[in-house]
Amino acid sequence: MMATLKALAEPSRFQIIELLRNGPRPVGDLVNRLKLPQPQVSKHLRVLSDAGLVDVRVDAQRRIYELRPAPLRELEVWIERYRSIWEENYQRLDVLLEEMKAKEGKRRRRKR
Amino acid sequence: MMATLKALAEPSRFQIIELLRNGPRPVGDLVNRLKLPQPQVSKHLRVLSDAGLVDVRVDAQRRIYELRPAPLRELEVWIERYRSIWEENYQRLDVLLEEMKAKEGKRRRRKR
DNA sequence: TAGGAATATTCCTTGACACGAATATACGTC
DNA sequence: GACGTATATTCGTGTCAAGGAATATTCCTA
Repeated sequence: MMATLKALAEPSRFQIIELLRNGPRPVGDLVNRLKLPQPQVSKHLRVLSDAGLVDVRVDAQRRIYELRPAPLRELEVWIERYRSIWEENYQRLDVLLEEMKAKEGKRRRRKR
Repeated sequence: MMATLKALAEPSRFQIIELLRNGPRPVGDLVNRLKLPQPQVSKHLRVLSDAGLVDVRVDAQRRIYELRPAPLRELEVWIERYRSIWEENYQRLDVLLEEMKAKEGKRRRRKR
């Protein structure tokens, strides 16, 4: 879970995952779309692989990377447990709207 | 979204979020449960706040921190878009099981 | 088997960030 | 107004991870 989050919390890797949502792709294809140097992409793929987020299939010189759904499923299951929170809050939407008006813009306060 | 992931991808902060799932808590309460030095907790709370994951309510000297559902909802919506992936795979569960047997333990390969 | 294509790995440098310790701020009470 | 409580901020330090450049590995083909 933490591994999944750490792996996703990086823009390039997040983008790779998004690209792989449309199906498996060889590294070169990812390099073209990401406009990143190839070694960089390979390193990110290594991290994603270590986190179990992708799988590799060898095809001659090429490596085809493929999404592995399990970790994302785990993440979804985790978030599901928070569903009650926002459902509860939606029931008092009126209250929330009031609070929003009052607190708007006060979340990021940097005194001084 | 990236801010949410980065904020969650840290064990202590993740734990704070989990604690806040049971309802709002003052900082001192979090300090007790996390067994972390108070300044550390405050700093993590600042990060969570900047990411929009929590809200603060002032109560005299105490600050009551509360979960903000919106970012988690966003995250869930994002993951939802991957649902087709694993549903599709579940349909060929037999294939997956074969592949698992073949690939088991080969994901983390460190040559040398 | 030499050469080229596709990908991975290493080394190095730099920046971000978590931590600890110390200090600052705000509020309530006597 | 002095003090205690609750919380936030600053500063310095060490660690880790991302980026760049160069190189290594693997496999295909002529």
